[in-house]
Amino acid sequence: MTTASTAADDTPERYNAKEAEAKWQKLWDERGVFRASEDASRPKYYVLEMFPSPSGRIHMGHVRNYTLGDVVARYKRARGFNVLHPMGWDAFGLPAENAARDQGVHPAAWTYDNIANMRRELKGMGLSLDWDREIATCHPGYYQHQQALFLDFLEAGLVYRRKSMVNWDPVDHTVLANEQVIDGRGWRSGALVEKRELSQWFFKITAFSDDLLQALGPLERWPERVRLMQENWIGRSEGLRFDFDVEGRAERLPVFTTRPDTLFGASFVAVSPDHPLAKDVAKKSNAAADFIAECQRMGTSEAAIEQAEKRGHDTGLIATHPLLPGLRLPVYIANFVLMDYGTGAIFGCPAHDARDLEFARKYGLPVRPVVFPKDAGADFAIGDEPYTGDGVLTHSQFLDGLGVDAAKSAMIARMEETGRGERTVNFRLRDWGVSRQRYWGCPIPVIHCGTCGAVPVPRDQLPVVLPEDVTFDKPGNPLERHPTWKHVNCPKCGAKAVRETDTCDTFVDSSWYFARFCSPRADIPVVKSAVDYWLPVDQYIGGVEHAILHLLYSRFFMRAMHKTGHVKVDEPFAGLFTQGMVLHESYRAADGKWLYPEEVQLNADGSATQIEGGQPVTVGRREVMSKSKKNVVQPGAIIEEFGADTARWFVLSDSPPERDLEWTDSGIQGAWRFTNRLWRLVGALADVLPPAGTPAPGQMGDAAMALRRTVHKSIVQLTGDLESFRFNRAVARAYEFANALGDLKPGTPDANWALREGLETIVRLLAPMMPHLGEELWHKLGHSTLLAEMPWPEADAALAADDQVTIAVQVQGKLRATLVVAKDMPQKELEALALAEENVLRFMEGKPARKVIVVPNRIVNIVV
RNA sequence: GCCCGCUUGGCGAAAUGGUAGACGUAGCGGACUUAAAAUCCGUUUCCCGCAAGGGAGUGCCGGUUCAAGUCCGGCAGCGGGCACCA
Repeated sequence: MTTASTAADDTPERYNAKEAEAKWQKLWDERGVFRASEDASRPKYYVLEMFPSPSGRIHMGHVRNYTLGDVVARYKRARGFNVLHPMGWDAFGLPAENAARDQGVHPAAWTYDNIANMRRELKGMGLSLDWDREIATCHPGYYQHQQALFLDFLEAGLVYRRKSMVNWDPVDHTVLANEQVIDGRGWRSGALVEKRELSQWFFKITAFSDDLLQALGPLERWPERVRLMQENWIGRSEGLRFDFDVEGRAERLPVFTTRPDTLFGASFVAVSPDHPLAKDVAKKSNAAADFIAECQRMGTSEAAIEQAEKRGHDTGLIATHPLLPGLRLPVYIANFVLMDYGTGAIFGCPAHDARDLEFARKYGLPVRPVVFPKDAGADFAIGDEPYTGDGVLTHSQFLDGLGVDAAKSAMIARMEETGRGERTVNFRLRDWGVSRQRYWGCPIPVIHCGTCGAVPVPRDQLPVVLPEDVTFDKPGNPLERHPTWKHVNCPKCGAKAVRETDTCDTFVDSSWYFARFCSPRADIPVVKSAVDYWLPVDQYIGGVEHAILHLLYSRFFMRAMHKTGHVKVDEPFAGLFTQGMVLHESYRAADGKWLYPEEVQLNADGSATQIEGGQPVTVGRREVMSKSKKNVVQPGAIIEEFGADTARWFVLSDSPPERDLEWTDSGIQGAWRFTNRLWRLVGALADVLPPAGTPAPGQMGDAAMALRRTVHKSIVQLTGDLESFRFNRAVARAYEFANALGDLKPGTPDANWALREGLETIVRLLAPMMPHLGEELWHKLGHSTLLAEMPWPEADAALAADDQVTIAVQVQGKLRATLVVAKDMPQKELEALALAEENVLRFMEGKPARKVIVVPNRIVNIVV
C-alpha cells in the first residue's frame, strides 16, 4: 500500500482533518446537539444501527454500518424530525470467556476495556449519537430488567422448561450449538459429541407462528429477501393429521402429511428414533435399542445428514390402512423422521416422495403410483425418480380422476367425516431454547427446589447478579462449581434449594435493547410514555446475516412485551436496511503465507510485490475481511491518516449500500482528494465572495445562471438520493456539483454571488456525509451557527427545472441526431425540426415518414 | 434438492421502456516542477475512418414494442438462504 499524501501533512494547501474533527466533535458534545428527548410537537424519527459486540476494535463493517445510519440521522434531523440515535454494546457472550481462559483476564474487565476503546473509536467517527443513552447488556442495570421480563413472560405462559435433545461435549462439559459440531466432534475438544436429553428453558415463539408470518406482509420497508427468508424459516404447511391403528396396541399412532391425496399409495409407516413408540419397542428389543442408540450418535451437521443414507429398523408392528382395512403396513423406526416436526411419525408413499422411495427400494417395499401424469398410460411405473407433479388420481377409490389439489381436499373431508383426522397447519418454526451453560450471560432468575420445583426469584430479589469470583481453569460452567452462589433457600418453602446456573442466550439481550434505549436509566424495563413515543424504530440498519435469528427473536419479543403490557406495538422495526459487506483483496507470498495489505506494493500492471524483499505476491480475489487471510484494513489507522470524513465519504461512494463494497487504496485516496478539493475551493474563494446574506444582484449572466440551475437541481436530486438510500448516487451528484463550481470563473458580482450560493449549498448537502468538513467550511464561509443545527436547504423549483432540453432523434429506433431546444416545445415543432436534420434525411433515404413518435422533452422516433 | 438474488468498459458503477457507460478509479498524453509528489488540462467500450461519420455492443437464445440494460419465455454462470420439515 502506498500512501501519497495524508491528513498529517500539515501544509497550508491541505485540510488538517485531525485538528478540525476533534474541534467540532468537542463542540457538538458540549452543546449536546444530539441529545434526544420526547417532544410531542415534532414528528419523531428513531434511527438505529445494530449495536456492536465489544470485540476490541471497530472494523470496516462497523464504519460502513454506522456511517449509513449517521447519514440518515443527520439528514432527518435537518428535515425537522426529532431524531433518536443511540448506541450501546451487545456485551455478553463467549469471546469474553475465551479471553478469560486464554489470557487470565476477567470477562468483565476484558469487556469494559474493549467498550472503552471502541467507544473512543466510534466517537472519532463523528457520529451524531446521544451518548447519554449508552447501555451495555452485561451491566446489571440492563440485565436486571431482562430478568424481570423473563418473569413476566413466565407468568404469561411464554416461557417454559422441558427436556430436549442437545449436542453434549463430554470433555468440555457443555452444550454445543449445531454449528459447533464438526464431523460429529466438538470443535474445540475434538471429542465425539453425544446427544443428551437436558432440561432447558424455552421461549414460546411458536405461540406467535401465524402472526409472525402474517405480519411480514405489511412490512413494506423491509427487503423482500429478508421477509422471504423469515417466511421460509417459519415454514407454514397445510395438511392432514390422522391416526393409524396399530395391531396389538391400544393407542393409535398419529401422523402428519401434506400429501393426503397419496394415502392409497402408502406402503409403510415410520416413526422417529425419539418417538415414544420407538422407546416402547426398544424396551423389549435389543436390536431396536441398538438402532436408536446408533441414530443418536449420528452427527447433526449438514454434511453428516447429507451423507447419511436412509435407514430403518422393522419393529414387526403392523399398522392398518384406515381406508383399505386389508392393507397391512409395516412400522419402521427410521433415521430420517424428525421427532420435533409434525407428530414424529409418517406414512411412506414411495411413488411420490424421494425419501420414501429411497427407503422403499432399500427395504424392498412396494412402490405403487396413485398420481398419474396427464398423458401416462395404465402401465405407468416409477423408476429411479418419484413423481411429484400434478396429475390424475388412480387406484384411489373415491379420489379417482381428481387432480392433486382436489384430492387433498376430498381426502381431508373424508377423514374429518369419519373422525379419524383433521385439517392441520404445521410450522417448521420451533420454540427458542435459551439455556446456555455459560458464565458470561444474563442469569436466569429461577430457583430449583426439591419440593416446590422451579420457583421464580421474587421481584424484590432482582437482580440476580453474576458472582465476580469465578475461575475458568476447568471446563464447564463456573456458576455450577462456585462454592456459594447457587446455594439459596427456596423463596416458597424456605428449604435448601439451588439457583438455576444456566444463563440466557445472548440473542435474548439483543431482542429488546432498542426498547430500552427509549428510557435507558428507568428502574423498570421500559417507561410507557417513552416507548409509546419512540417505538417502533423507523429505520434499522445492519448486516443481512441477522435476517433470521436476531430479527425474528426481536419480533417475538415485541409481541411478548405487548402481551405483558410493556409496549403497544408488535413490530419493532418499521424500516429495515441490510447493508453489504466490506471486502478486500487478499495477498499471498511465494511461500504461501498471507500478507497484510501494508506489506504489499501494488504495481501499475496489476501485479504485486512484497515490499520487504521485492518477491512477487499472488493477488487473491476480494472477499470478506478476515484476520486469518490478513486482508483487513483497520479503521483506526485510516481515520488517523485521512480523518473520519474521508473514510465516511469513501464507504458511501463506491457501491450501492446494499451491495458488497470493495475497500481499495485508490478509492480512499480519491475520497481524500475530494475532501481537499472542496476545502481548497472554499479557501480560494473566501476573499472574493460577497458576505453571507447579500441579496442577489439584479443582473445574472448566463454562466452564473447555469451554475444556479445546477445548484437547485442538485438539491432536488441529492435529496431524492438520500431519501431512497442511494448514497453512491448522492456522492456522484456531489462530484458533478463540485465540478460545476470549479468551472465558474469568479470575478463579476453575479458569478461571485452564484458561487457563494453554490458553496453554501454543497456544504449543507454534504453535511450528513462529511459532517466535520461541513462545519469547518460553513464556518469559513462566515457563519457562526452550527451546521448540525441548520435546516435542510430548499430548492427553487423554477431554477431546478431545465429551460432547455436535449432531444434524441431516431430513425428506425437508431440515434441519428440530437436537438437542443426550449423545454416543452410543441410536438409539431419538434417533428419539423427533426425532419429537417441532414443526417435524419440521409437515413430516411427519401422515403416518407410512416409514423413519427414524439415524446415531449425526450425523443423523436421516425419510422419509414 | 427447494427458494431467492445477481451478470453493463481494465475496475467500482450510472441509466421513470426513450441519447448505454453519468460519477469515481485506473491508464495514456500534456502543463507546472531541477525532479518527484501534489495540482490542473485533455483523452479512454470495441471495430473501420485523416475527419465528418458509420458498424457492433449491457452473460447466451428467442419474443413483445416505433423503441429493450430495463418487460416476457428459455438457458448458462456466479452468489446467498434453507435443507431428511413428511
